Amino acid sequence: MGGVQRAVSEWQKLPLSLTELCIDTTLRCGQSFRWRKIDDEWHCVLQGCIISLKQDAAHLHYRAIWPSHKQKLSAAVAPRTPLSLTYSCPSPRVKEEQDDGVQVASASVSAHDSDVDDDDGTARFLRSYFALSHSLSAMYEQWASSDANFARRAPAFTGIRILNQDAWETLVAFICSSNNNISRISQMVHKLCLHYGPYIGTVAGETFHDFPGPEALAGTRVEAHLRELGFGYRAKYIAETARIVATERPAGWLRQLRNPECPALDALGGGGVGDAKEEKNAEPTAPSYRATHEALVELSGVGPKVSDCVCLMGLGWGEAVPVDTHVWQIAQRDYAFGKGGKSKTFSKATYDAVGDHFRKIWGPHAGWAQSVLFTANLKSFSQQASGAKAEVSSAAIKVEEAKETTALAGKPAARVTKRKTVVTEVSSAVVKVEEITETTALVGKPAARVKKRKTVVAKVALKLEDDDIQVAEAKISTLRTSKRLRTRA
DNA sequence: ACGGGACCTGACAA
DNA sequence: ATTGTCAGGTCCC
Repeated sequence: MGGVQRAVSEWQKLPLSLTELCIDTTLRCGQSFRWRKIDDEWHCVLQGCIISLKQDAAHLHYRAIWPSHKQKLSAAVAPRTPLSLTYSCPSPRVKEEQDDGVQVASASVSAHDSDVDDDDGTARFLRSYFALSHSLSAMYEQWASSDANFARRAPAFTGIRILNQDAWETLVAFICSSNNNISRISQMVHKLCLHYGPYIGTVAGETFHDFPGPEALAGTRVEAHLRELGFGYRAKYIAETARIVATERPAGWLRQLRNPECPALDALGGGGVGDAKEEKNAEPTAPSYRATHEALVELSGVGPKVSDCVCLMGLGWGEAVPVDTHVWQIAQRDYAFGKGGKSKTFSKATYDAVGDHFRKIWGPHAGWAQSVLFTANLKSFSQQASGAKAEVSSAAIKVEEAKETTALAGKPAARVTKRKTVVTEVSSAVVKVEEITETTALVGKPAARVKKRKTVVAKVALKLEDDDIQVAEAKISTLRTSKRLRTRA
């Protein structure tokens, strides 16, 4: 540790249960589109640092990797105007090779790291990013107690939190999300970082860039370039919104739209990084969810749904309920929406009605609860639902067996029954349960015994219906009944 | 105000 | 293989 300054911190850990936070779900359920999982570790650039995470049952393990010129990077949002369409990695940078295959962009000017040991800063940042001050299990209980449907769906999807993300990044990411799928949204957000964001470092051979600021995306050629990159009609929205935010709104405009009860993301460097240059503009309107929602809708490509996503995940308004196709489906299927003659089709009035309903039954963090049901409804997570339910189902079968065995045990030991259950997954929706029973009967004289072996195979098909597992078939067939075997001692 | 299309693209199922 | 549908919607008429 002598000569070369390292910008990679050691792994640290934060005590945290999986019911309070499950990163495997939270980082994949369509809130952030930027986290990448490599060999059981999650990585993402936040505030100019590469944050790495892994989790076990008791702890969230984390480490931060930052370039020594991080201060400069986080302050320099502006000077990124791509002149070349194929601009990607700024090459003329010194890279420091680390032991574990980690490279970090390093400005040759300062070979001096400020805060390698400052991991409290990272911990504070993570508590803020994951909004850990709220007890998630307590909130789940509250939502479940006031809503039977939530109580039914949520047990298979614990640990889903709303991330406290950067507002600008959230805004752009969800402009990309319109009429789109998570896979492609992630690709698009990645392209934005790659082509317009500053290079931060390399982990396991993969390069990591930060998310570009509004100024970087406000150029006149951005729209055409983004179209070439496959953004489709969203290219115009992004360029327009970037221009508006960069030039037609006061500095710190987005920050002023935050929920005051949910403080802004803590600075990673332990303070001093954020430029406290705004805040002087007198904003007479008291910040509120409604006002924030209206202000965002003014932007290009931002309708009510995208606005609510930014309110919820980027600005700390927990009551914001983004109503998308999934939530609309849920509202119709589980909350009797669209049944009455009025709101059969989906209108703005319907949108507001759905949100109001969920705010009414779930309370001030309705958006958090929405995220749980949304995730449970995602196709990419349906296997998790069926898998969990199959487990529950097979557990129930085993309980039945145990009861039977207990009943037998009470009798004088005329026979001994041994049972075994084999559960095999046929598909994501169908599970085969084989029950093998061996009965050994003891008859006659002590010396002689009759052994009767019977094998019963029970096939239980579990069908996925409305995302709900039901036992569609419980057929018991005797495959083989062996003859009596007479043995002698 | 309300209803209906168009809109880029790519993955995935018939 | 081609075609159709769907994906965390928004804009415009």
